Amino acid sequence: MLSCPQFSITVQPPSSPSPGRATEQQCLNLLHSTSSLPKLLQALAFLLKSGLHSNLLVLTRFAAAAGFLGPVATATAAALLFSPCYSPLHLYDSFLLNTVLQSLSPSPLHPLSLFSLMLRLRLSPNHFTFPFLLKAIAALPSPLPAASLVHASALRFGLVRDSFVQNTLIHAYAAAGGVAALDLARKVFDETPKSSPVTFSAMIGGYILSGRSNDAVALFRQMQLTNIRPDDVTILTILSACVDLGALDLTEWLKSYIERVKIPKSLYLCNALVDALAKCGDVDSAMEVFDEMPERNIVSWTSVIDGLAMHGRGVEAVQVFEDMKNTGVEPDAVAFIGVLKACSHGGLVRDGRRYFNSMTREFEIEPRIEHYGCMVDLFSRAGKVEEAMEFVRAMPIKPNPVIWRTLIAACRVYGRLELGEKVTKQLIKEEPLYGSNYILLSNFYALNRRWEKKWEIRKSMEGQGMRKVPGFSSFELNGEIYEFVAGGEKKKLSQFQEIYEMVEEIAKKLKGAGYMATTSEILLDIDEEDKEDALHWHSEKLAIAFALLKTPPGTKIRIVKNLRVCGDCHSATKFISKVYQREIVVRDRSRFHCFKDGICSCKDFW
DNA sequence: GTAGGGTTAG
Repeated sequence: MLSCPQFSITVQPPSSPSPGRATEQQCLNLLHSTSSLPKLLQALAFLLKSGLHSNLLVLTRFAAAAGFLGPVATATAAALLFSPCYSPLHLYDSFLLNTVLQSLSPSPLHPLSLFSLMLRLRLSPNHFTFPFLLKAIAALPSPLPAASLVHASALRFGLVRDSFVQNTLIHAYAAAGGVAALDLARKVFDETPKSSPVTFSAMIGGYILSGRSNDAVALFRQMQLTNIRPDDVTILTILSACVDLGALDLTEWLKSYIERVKIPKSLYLCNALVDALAKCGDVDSAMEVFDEMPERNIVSWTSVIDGLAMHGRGVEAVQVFEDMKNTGVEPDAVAFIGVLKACSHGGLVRDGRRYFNSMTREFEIEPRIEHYGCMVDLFSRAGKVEEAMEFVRAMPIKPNPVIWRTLIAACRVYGRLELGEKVTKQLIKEEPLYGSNYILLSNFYALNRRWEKKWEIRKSMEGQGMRKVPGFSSFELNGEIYEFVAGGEKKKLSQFQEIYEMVEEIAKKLKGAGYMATTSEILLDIDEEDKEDALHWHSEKLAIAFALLKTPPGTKIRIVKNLRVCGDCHSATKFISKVYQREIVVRDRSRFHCFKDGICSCKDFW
């Protein structure tokens, strides 16, 4: 038997039945026209007064109507349906409970409560029950236990081969996230006899939700080998994996696929495409798609603004923001994040300040921590470290670690070592369990040449089993994503020897061209074992070396990184772009860097 | 009466 949380809802008992009773038809008509909670409550009163609360058809219609109106209405319906003072439980059928289940998410009722009621009443769940049930379960905060219980139950009722059940089961496991749940999802997926785009989308979406975009793309490739065609939802889903990975080739393929097989270009799909193109590095193509959209909403505009911002094209982003306002689209909080980011990455301090002030003055949008973060970044990037500090002090909300890290980066770039050290210590006090914070501090020690201090930190981190977030870079070649990690992992790559030699060759050529390692960022206390962590072997350099080897001369190279570009990689890449006559586009944690002829589009502020 | 989906500071 299922165990589950109990629900308790009370309603007033009905007043004595009034003489003039409404007919069933009248009640159904009223429910049919229900479009708001007050109307539903009116219908409820009507229903009670007429003594129709034990009419199964009316109750079912009532539950369905409530489901349209959201959680409060669902709770109201549940109150009537399950209140002890009515309990016409002997009347209930599977259809009614299915209808309630269908309207459950989100709701204060646990789906398993209803399911167990159903079983208690000896009502057989049918092939409608499980999809409804699993959909509601997928919306729970931690769906895994409920999902496996229901999975077992579906098996018992012999309904696990139903494709709707399978798809929702995959979705529910995927929504749970984590290795174990994803394995369970995959198991159901693999056992599905008749897959459809829905099956694939559910599984692909699961990988993406768990941050495994590589697996998502791999599965998408596998799908292409079948005769199941990706549909609009599959495309929308896989596009977010493209964003994650910066997979431009795949994004462009999807764009032409949409045209070729005439996938309906919904607003959502176009928005996702614009966003993916921009975030994968082709903001001009993103703008073309945007220009051709028959209708646009705030998301479409924000995607373009944000895309331009990431490319440092602040002036254009600001122009698009103004165009948006002129078109009559009111900016929202997210659009402001976009335009503030544009100002910060484009060095437009005055505009940024103006937009920030306009949020409250013109649009009555209360700035959130993200907006304050943008302002701190705006001042920091522009080298106005004092102003950034002052801004943080005057903030009405408590600064969070992101804000501190923004300041710390500014202190490092602008050589404010003492201040940087102080702020880093403050950060560590607030976030003592995050390994990378200690690395920040140890870097300040290194910059000050206080090696003992630096080693102390490294040792204590090791003692506590702490690690920094490992840096990695990736490069897309013939639709395949190659990942590079600094240090030990790289040996896994079969072409390692080749890359190793290429890195050496690059180093030689750069030296010849006058490149010197950025000593302020080399933490030169490296001992023998640690050699592989040296700047030479940063994942980004490995990826570039690989790209130079594998692509024809003159073609553009696109690299994606998970961290910010370090100072030395940045200057080395500038040299490489010149020496090898290659345009190199690097997407890092915060923006795009386009290296060409020895110059970077970020103008060395990042 | 049934399934899979979307922009957010570093």
